[in-house]
Amino acid sequence: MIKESNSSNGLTFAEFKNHFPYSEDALYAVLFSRNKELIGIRREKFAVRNLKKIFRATFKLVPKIGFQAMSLRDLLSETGLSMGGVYLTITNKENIAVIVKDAVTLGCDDIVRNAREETDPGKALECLVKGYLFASLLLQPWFYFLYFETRSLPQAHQNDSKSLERAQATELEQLIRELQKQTSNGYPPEFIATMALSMIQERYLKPWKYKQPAQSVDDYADNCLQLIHRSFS
Amino acid sequence: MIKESNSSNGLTFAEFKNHFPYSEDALYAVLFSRNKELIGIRREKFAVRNLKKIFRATFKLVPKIGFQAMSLRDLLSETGLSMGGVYLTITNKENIAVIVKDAVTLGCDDIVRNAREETDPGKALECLVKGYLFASLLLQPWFYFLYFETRSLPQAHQNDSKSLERAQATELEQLIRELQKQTSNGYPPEFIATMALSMIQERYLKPWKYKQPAQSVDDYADNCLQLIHRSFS
DNA sequence: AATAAAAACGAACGCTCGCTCTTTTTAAGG
DNA sequence: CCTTAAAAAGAGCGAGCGTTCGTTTTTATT
Repeated sequence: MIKESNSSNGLTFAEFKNHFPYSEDALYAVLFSRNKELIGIRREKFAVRNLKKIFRATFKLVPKIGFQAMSLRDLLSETGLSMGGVYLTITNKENIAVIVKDAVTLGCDDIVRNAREETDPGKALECLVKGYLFASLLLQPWFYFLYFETRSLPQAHQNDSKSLERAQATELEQLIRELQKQTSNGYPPEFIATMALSMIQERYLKPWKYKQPAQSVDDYADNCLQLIHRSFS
Repeated sequence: MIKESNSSNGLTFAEFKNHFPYSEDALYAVLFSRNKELIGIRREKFAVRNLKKIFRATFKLVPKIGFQAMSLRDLLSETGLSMGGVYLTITNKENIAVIVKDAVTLGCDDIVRNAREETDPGKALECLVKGYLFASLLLQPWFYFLYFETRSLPQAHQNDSKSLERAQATELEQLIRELQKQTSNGYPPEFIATMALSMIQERYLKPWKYKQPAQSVDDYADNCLQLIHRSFS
């Protein structure tokens, strides 16, 4: 099998992780300042501590039973907080979902911003695919939650969530179209963009398949990129 | 772009649809006889009529608000049935989800059985990919529901649901491995199988993207198969 | 037309839900 | 150490949930 130009090497997951700006506490601090109007607590220190407890508990319970089926009393016993503490933090139950949407939005915007700084379209594509793949793994519970619980959001936020995915697809499609022009031509660009996106989502939607060492994320990323590049010829 | 061996032509969606054994009423009749112990009504005629109302309503409401958030009173006003009528039909709410799982199981088993009758692995692969793609579109609300609402099932049925997906992946993987042996070698077979599966799921999970004429299912199927075959060299 | 079985009805039940609100505890600045 | 504002506590509330069950209506058979 002949190695194609852009495959292998380049940015690794380990490197990406080192430069990733949203460690757990840092993320909660940012979410606190971005969502002050949804959060009753005024001092960052307490807000971060409670948010951490609430979202950890949510991400433990929701994949098993779903967000609607998770009661606030489930959340209390999982977090150790009281009703008053939880309500002071998040104001109401659906704000949990709203804040998750905000976190994912934050992550996605960063990825696109980075990719747009690359002028070479091949590099930009790599940056976008790896950025989305790696970031969605580092923020796996958040991406997973938003995908499965979009229907639990108020309508306006549901629309935001759908736009978010469309924006990613469009971004990919444009780069692929540009790269395709340079060669003969291959598959419809939207088909390849769709493939790339669903391969990325596969990874954060079915975490149990990738828990074991199995295939590393870096190999996975390389295979995806190779598949894309090969589709051009 | 050079046309590959197994691309284009072969079984079309229209042909598949004509031979598909589960028209709406036929499907409910089969589900009735497969799930007699979950269903309180004894005469097929009434069972089919009520099941049809209940599942149509479910598939209208659930994609918007989720299964847990759909109350039985929502279901009553959407179906026009009474509380007694609904409970006589399905015994309890979670049986709606259990019967959906059974319907999807039925569909998947058929596909695998058909594909296994093909001796040529190339033909078998085509049969499996198209069978799964086309069947999951004809039964779209059922497949969609099971994917998003597996967490609403009792544990034993959740396990069934997960096995179902694994079985499809394994079936694909075996064929791909066999076909790969005949050429040099390419990507890991499980990677290609995963790609095929997620491209199929993409179609029934995001129906709004494919409502418009846009790209026909047949072209989509051909592109998928071509991508697979090209990965061998 | 009479009868018995099946299906449909819908008010009522007990329970759990998300949320509020009064009270108590904690934290931080002077 | 006192003060005061922020945070935490948790009993209690009304609404709405899934489910039950005594009754009525429909269906099929004689």
